[in-house]
Amino acid sequence: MKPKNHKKNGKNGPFDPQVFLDTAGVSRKIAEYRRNESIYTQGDAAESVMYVQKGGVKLSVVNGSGREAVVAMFGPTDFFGEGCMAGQTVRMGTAAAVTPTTILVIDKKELLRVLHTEHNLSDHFIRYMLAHNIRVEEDLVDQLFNSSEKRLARTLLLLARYGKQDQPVRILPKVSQETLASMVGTTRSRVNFFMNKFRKLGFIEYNGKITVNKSLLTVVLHE
Amino acid sequence: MKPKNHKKNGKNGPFDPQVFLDTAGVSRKIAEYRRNESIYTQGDAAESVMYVQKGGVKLSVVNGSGREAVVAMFGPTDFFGEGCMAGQTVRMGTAAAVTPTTILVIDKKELLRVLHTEHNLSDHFIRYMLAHNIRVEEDLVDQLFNSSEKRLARTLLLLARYGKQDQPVRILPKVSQETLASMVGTTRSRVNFFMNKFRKLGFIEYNGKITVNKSLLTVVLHE
DNA sequence: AGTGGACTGTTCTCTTTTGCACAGCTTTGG
DNA sequence: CCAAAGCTGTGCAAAAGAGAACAGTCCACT
Repeated sequence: MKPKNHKKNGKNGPFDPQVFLDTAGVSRKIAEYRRNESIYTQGDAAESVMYVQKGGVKLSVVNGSGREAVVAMFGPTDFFGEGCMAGQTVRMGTAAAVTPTTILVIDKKELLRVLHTEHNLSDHFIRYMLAHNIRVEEDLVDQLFNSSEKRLARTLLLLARYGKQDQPVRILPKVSQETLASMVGTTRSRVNFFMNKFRKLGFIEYNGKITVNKSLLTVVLHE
Repeated sequence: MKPKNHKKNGKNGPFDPQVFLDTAGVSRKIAEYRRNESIYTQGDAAESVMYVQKGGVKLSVVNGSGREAVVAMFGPTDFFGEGCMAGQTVRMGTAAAVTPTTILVIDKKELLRVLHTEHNLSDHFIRYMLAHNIRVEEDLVDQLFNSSEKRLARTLLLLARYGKQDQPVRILPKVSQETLASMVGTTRSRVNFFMNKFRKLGFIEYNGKITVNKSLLTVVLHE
């Protein structure tokens, strides 16, 4: 019983896990979330893998002292919560929608089973994991090397990419300085300090929305 | 032409990619490295994936200013250098043997091909990637939350695990304070400061070798 | 329109971290 | 056996960052 959705999942088209899982008969369900709504919470039992269809998701972790760090952001075609497939029985962080979001929820055991039998899906999943891995390693290297000023610059550039491509300027969703601080791994007063510095230098503008001048801000990364 | 090495690669035994790749007819070669010998260098063309059979490998990255950070350590059964499978054309870091090491070098294209056709191998590889991912994310969270003192404590504990299991004390390979600094993401003077502090408190001992009192040092992690 | 809540701009103090410098100890290689 | 190179133990001044506090602004909701 081969999947017949060649249009979507053929060699040259975009691969769509949903279409695929449909035809492979995998139990999955679709969930909708409003802005700021929680998808799962740190400590919950972990039995499913999430696939983002629409919207955006913020994955954060809190430590013993209640401090929060944003570990990753996810957008359409991203998987997350896949730690459960490697034996994690509880969620290591909290996932929340940052915009109205549609999630495909896939049972962990079923996904493992299908990954074993279906080549196209496992190829796709491996590609995703490899790419995700590279991204997390870049974040780690960034933390190891750079000052909070550079990390903030990099974070802003990554968020800007969320919007569109590489025109000189870009707008990005409403993100508070508090949130930026927990993405960068510093305090809000630092973020505020650098945001104003960047603004004075014309690297960014902001009133309610933030506008990033990519080419100018990139300079910060290279000293 | 199914692989027949059930003993090694069956459901219950340990999965050995080498045995597997042999039977799957994948071009791979075995390379030996002496202590400190370079396996590949940041900027090299990236066309193969490494599998550690024996020994230990240190993966480090240098930034524009020549500062070095150790991003990961690998031991037997670990893969590394797999970034090339996700489109990285050059090595993003430098890999070097920390002890005499035996590496299975697998051509990237061939591995991709075999991952597509061979379920057991792709299952194994996915498991490895998931686990590795978790580890890197933990490192990132550690960097985001913790002071260099805690990070050093954690690094020492991870290195100690390298030796054996969870007896109160453990020895680990010769690692200079300089190297520790680049693993923790701080300076040697900081490392020196904390090492002496830990020693005074009896958390560790050292003359030439370092001995870690796991249970005591663990306390540092929880304040 | 008025109130409470969330976010920003700003300032100040206290800690941590860096970056250097230099002296003593070991190890390594001739 | 000696010299050079590499580590370690210090100490210290300067920079970066944390943390807390408080007033002002903007919004949403009643």
